[in-house]
This record gives sequence, C-alpha cells and structure tokens, in this order.
Amino acid sequence: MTAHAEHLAVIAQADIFHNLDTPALRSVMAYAVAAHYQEGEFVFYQDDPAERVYVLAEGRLRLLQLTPEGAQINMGLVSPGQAIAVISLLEAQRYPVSAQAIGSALVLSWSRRDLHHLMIGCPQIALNALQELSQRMIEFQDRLRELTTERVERRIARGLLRLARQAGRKTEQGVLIDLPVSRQDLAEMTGTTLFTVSRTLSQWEERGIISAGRERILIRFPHGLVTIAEDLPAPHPPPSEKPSDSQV
Amino acid sequence: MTAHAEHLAVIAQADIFHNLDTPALRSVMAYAVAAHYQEGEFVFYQDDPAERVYVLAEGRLRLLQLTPEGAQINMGLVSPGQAIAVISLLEAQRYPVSAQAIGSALVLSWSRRDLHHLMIGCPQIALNALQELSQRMIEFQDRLRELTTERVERRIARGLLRLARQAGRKTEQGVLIDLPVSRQDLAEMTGTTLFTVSRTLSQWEERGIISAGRERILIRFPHGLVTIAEDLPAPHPPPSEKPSDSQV
DNA sequence: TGCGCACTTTGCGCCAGCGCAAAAAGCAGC
DNA sequence: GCTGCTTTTTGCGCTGGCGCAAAGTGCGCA
Repeated sequence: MTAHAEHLAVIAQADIFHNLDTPALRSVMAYAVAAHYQEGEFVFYQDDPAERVYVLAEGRLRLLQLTPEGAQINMGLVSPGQAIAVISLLEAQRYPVSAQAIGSALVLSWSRRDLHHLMIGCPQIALNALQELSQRMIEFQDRLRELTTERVERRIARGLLRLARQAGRKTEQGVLIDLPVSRQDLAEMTGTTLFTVSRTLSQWEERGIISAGRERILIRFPHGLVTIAEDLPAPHPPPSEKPSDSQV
Repeated sequence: MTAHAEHLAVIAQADIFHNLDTPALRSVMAYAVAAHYQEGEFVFYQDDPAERVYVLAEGRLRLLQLTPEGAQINMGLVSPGQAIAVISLLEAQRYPVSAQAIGSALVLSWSRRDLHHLMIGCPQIALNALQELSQRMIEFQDRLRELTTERVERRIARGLLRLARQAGRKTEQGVLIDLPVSRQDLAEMTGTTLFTVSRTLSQWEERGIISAGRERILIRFPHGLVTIAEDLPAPHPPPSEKPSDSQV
C-alpha cells in the first residue's frame, strides 16, 4: 500500500529523514510503501535478498539472527523512528537478520532504487543514515566489549538498563519494561542461558531491585542495577517492600 | 601536511571514494591532510573529541577499546583503503576506540566540516561510506553471535581465518599472517585469555594445521581451521610434515 | 657472545555458569 | 473451574576455560 499524507508526520520524525525541507519530505513520501504487521509476523527474513529499506513508524520490532545450528539470538530492538536494513542500499546483499513484529507494527519502506535516487537528490538523507548507523555501531562495539570482558551478572544488568532506555515506561512503582520480555529473550540478548537469567533476576528480586513476573519486568530501584552494571561498591540497600530483614 | 598529487591514486582506491569522477577526486584531495605514523603511535585516542575522518593509505592500524577497568580489547584491524572514525561526521561525538599504527602507516584525513561539505556536493561519497559501514556492521553482528553462542576453540579458529583474510600472504608453506600477532592479541580478538589461545594453538600445531612462532602464525592447512570453525566432522588429517605418526 | 626483555608454554587448582530434569506457577480458552 | 500450554524456578552435577606461578624460548642489542 502506498503511503498517504497521514504518514508525512511519521516520516518527518524518522531519524533518517531529519532536517529535510517539506518538498524533500514529500518526495520521500511519494516513494514510500506502508505495511502493517501483526504480532509475530516477519517484516523480512535473514538471508533473503535485501531489496528494501525499512523505517518503523509504530510498534516495535525484534531483530533476530539464526546461528548455523538453528539457535537464535536477539540482536536488538527497533523503536519507532529507526531505520533498518540499510544494507539493502547495496546491490546483491542479503538481510543479515530477521525482523519480527512485537505486537502490531506499522512499517514504511523504500526500494533500493528509490531510496538511492532520493539520497542522490538529497544527500542529507545519506548523512542521516550514516549518523544512525554510526550510533548503532558504537552500541555494538560496547556489547562486544562487555561480552568479552564482563561477567554474566553485569551483562544482564546492562541488558536490562538498555531495555529500560529503549522501552521503559515510568510508573510510580518504578520503570516498567513495556514489552513482553521472557527470561529466554534476556538470555539471548546478554549471551547466557535462561536458567542463569532466572536465577539472577530472582536474586535481584529478593534484594528489592526489581520485581519480575511472567514476561514482565519492573525496575524498582534503577540505581541498584547501575551499581551492578558499573561494579560499584554496593550503595544503600534499596528501599525494600518488606519491613526489615536486616533488623530481625 | 596537505596531500599532494601523489595521493590522488590512493584516494581513488579508497572504498569511500569509489566511483567518483576526476574533478570530484581532485576536490577531495584538496581537503585531505596526510600524516605518517611510526610503529605504535596513535592516530587518535578513544574518548577524544571526534573531529576528523581518516582513510588508511599504507600500512595497518589496530583498533583498540579500553574497558573501564583498564583492560584493553582489540576491536579490529584496518587495512589500506578503509575509512575509520566516520563517527566524526557527527557533532560533539568522541572516538569510540583508539587507532594505533602497526608498523609504519600513511594516513589521510579530513575535518568534519570539509568531508561534510564534500559529501553534500557529491552524495556518492556518503553512499560509499554507508556501504562500508554496513559491511562492518555485519561483521560485528557475526562476531557478536559467535561470542554468545560458540565455544572458544571455534572462535579462535574464526579469528584466525578472519586475520588470514585481512592480512594473509600466500606462501608455498601455506598462508602466513603478515603481521606480528601475539597470543594476547588473538585472545583479545576472540574474547578469551592468552593461556587458552596458547594451549589451543599448540594443539593445532601438533595436528599440523598451523605452525606458530613468536608473534608469527602460518596456516599450513586452512581447511582444517574451517573444519573447526564450522564444526564439521574432522576431514582428512592434514598433510603433516612428520613422516607417519599413524603408521608407527 | 651473552644479557635482558617480552612473549610463550605448561601444570595445577578452581569455580562461574551451563545443562538437564522435574516441578511449579501463570495465562488463555472453553 | 478445568485443561493444556508456556514460562519460570530450583536442585544437582559437571566441566570448559580462567587465573596464577614458574619455567622456557626466541629476539634484539651491546
């Protein structure tokens, strides 16, 4: 389905189309194709020929990579305004990951040809894309470093903080991860197993740092997580719900 | 030092300046600054304000990232023609890694302003940069996946194969890694310790797959490494030097 | 030719985190 | 409220790979 005028605002919000003037935005829109996806549907599959560049308008996407053995790891979360599959700009490439909708999602996309054409006419788009990619690159470098040098507990703490940043919603209880996140998901994101994640979360729950349920995590005391992530000397014990463990 | 005409050929070779016409190349050159570095010198340091984009003309660079604890990991190798620190295009960023010369190196660089200006005038440059970044992104994703899902031995095998691809020189003995690579370096690249690397290489040496010395690695039987990297059922034993272990 | 340094090997002990199995707890649909 | 499915917890055993110490080796330099 071709994009309508209603999508113009969305396009203007996207990182990759920042700082474009209205005529430019209009021509971007003219080439856009919009599509809806339901929970669990795939926007594209890893290893398929990369032909379109996507921008997420609404909802969230999960990026998955399959290992040769069939195991699956979570390469990241896409929030509205982000572009994915920029690799499609190059000829004869394949998608390096699969993109799957979490909940329902609205996605805009452009063919390689069209976006290439738009970029030539409006280099700012290419610069924006470069910007976005660079940022993501840095994030990857950090994850890589964490993975090679840090213990599991720290990695999980960081993973949770990252999630909170990307999909956290403040409530009076604390920061709620506004997504169904299973222990398995967290394990994939941090390079460990669901067992270890489960044990670690339970431990944090006892300490009052978080409060976790089935595919639901509430961070009650974010600073506690930061402490673990940065390996600081444990600060004040968190404001626990329970009356007084230490005084009994 | 400002670039001279002699650098034009180098510039034309760089991935980021592919497919430019001669006038464009000339203006690129007009803004370039060339600099030489000796073994071990740093082109830039992590966390310094990112102000220039670099293209390696000759030699090799090592990208290093420091952990908060002071440990250091090897984030990659830069070969001639590659661009680094593209992040500098954005305002107010800092270099996410340090870049250090291996042997002597010739580096061209452009200021944020100038390169930005060049890209606006010639969008192809931005597209090329996007291309280069995308490729590197995929490599990072792969490393990330390997790190979370694969055993140490496989990671070392892959690391070695990657090195061979980037800096391998064919000889009649096999593929020689044309760089001083210590066990420590390999350990940083693959997320393990120099002890484990040492043990693993010794083992491979016994099997005749490689032949290693002080900061020197010769891959005698690349297929053996591939076998390990892909976890295939061990193929023919390698054509060992030693007369006949199995028949004695 | 010999010294000193940096890199490498090897032995030994240990434990963080994995892997599995089985039980428990949520959740959804009927 | 019951049934069945998915997610989560927990116990237990195990081992890959780390960490350290000490000895060995190759290389550059005087």
